[in-house]
Amino acid sequence: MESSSTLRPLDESLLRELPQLSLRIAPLREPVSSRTLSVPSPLEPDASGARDSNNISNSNSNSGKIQANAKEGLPTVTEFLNAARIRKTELSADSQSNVERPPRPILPAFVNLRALEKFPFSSSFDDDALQGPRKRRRRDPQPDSFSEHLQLPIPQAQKEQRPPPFGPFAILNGLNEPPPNAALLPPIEAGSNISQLLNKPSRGDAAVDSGTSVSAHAAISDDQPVERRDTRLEDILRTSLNADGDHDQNDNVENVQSTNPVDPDEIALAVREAEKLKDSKESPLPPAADAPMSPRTRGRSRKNLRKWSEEETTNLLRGVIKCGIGNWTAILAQPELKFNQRTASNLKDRFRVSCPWAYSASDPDLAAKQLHDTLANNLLKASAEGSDEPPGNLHISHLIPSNFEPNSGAGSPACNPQEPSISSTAPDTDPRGSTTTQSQSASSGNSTPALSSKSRTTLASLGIPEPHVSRTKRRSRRPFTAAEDEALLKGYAVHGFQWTLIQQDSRLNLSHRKATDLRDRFRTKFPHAYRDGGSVSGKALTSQNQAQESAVGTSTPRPHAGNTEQSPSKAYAMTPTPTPATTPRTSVSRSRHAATPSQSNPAQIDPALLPPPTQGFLEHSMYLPPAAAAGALSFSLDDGPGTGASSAVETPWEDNTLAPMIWDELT
DNA sequence: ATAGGGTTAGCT
DNA sequence: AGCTAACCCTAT
Repeated sequence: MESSSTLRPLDESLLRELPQLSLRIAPLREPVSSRTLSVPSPLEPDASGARDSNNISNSNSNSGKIQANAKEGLPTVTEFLNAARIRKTELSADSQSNVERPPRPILPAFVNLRALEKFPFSSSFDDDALQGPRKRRRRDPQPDSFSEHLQLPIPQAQKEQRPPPFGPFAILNGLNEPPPNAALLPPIEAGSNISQLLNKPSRGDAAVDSGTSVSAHAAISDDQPVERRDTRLEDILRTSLNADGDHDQNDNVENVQSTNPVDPDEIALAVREAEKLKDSKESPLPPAADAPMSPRTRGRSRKNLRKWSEEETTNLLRGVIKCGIGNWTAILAQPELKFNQRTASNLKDRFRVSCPWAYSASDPDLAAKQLHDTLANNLLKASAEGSDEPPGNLHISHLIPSNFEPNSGAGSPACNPQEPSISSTAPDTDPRGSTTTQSQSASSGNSTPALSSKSRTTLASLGIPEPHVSRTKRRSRRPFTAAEDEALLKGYAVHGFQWTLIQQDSRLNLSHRKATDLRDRFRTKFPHAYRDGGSVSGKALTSQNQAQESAVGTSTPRPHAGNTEQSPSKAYAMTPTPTPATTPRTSVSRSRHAATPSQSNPAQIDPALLPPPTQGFLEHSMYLPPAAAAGALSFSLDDGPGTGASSAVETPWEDNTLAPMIWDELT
């Protein structure tokens, strides 16, 4: 194919000119190609042909390829070993400081090689990696200068830049990797809070600087800010690959946003305030663009307090009646309702204070109805009394439904404590969904009188519409449980970012959540992994587990960890250790793997998943191609049930952290 | 179907 | 008032 032909010149030149370099570096960024190029060629006369065939087979037929490997492929084992040794020695030479940890490639083994294979050009991967894991920058119209620097010869390929969905494989890599070079790691200061680093990237980074006490943490060093490290690594890689590294990579690190001294938001804020002075409160609704839609915007340090006026409050109530409780933004958007630079959140908070009975009502619709009726009654009464007071001046205190009894939840229907308890299982059915809402006000013991049609007309004239019948059907919040998180992690391990698959995986029992819910949860819970597409920081889960240990306790998630060497295990190292930090450092885990037949780990991991025999799990989960496992290459990555023979092989592999499955992976 | 990002509930 | 996390919408 074209792609191969295009690449070849480059690769070959590398081989010729920088054989060592290729060995050392190539695996990092182009694990596959490096293998296919550097390894086989020397051994196989018709390397070129073999290579092509490999590529083809990779993308196309599994069986064919496997067999090929079985025969010719055998060399791969030795080749790998050789390559691994070479690399090891070289690397160790490079990174003297890290004797303990074998130098580790960045995108080694556990990277989603399969995915990589699909890409004709490794550059696509690189590019992606450099720019950030996924299409996060979608809206960032920055031209990718990177390709320019590289002068990639592959225009056509460009279109398919999108990396294949990160599979579990890629993801599993992670934390385990010791830095190739100590220099790559950001300095760890004493006391740095690892968990913070892991869980809260943005903050964590900040925390790093202030931290203290490292000591025991050589062990944990691999748990370090993966983000940074990776960036650094990539940085270095890039420089090594192409002399001219662009500097934009740093831009990709979006850690320190909040701490930026010169916060642009400050400016925006200033502008807004200036405008505020101009417009005063009289101004029509601030252009949506004007007001920060999301309170998230940083740099609002000096927010001024704006007391709620009666009018505002009344407007709020009207808005609630019109748009429904909870539709704060909709209320804000009502042209006829003026607010003083309020945000949706402000409305919510105000309403909560003003009409707690309604806000906390189990049935928002009913509450809205009551609110409506009450307001209407007050208005009517007021008008009947000849009060000129415009509706706007009503006191909210008047709006408390007569039947509302703050202290005794009994009386007011609106005050039901959380009644229904949304059966935890009923997923999609919206508890408050279709319920009643219609003739509620009239029915039951509501003292709130139903309004006559006449009254309604009157109300309408007063600007009070019929209550919004149903509040947007927003599902009630259901916090994720530890078990769910665990299942999510497992699902992630197995299916990667394919949330729907996770959701549908019966083994995981997450069907009651929506795929997006799962994704959201993962996104918030494991931001690192989500953003970097990499490992799940064990800590995240750990911390969580700690919170709810009892619940989950036993099954520490560690998906397949064991099976493939360290990487996954580490990646998921979450918890592994009942003994937290204590654990001996990385080497331990490493050694441990080597020592223990891989089996042990997997065993603990999957039980939950295994039940359903689907071989899928192992198969997916790991990298061991059936053929390989069955065949000559018994690396015992995971299954290698302690086969003695394998152990010998295994150790070297582990040390090298080469992914045994590199080639087979592709099955 | 997923990613990205906005909105809202709940808590402090 | 501020924050986090669950929920939602929409572009891709």
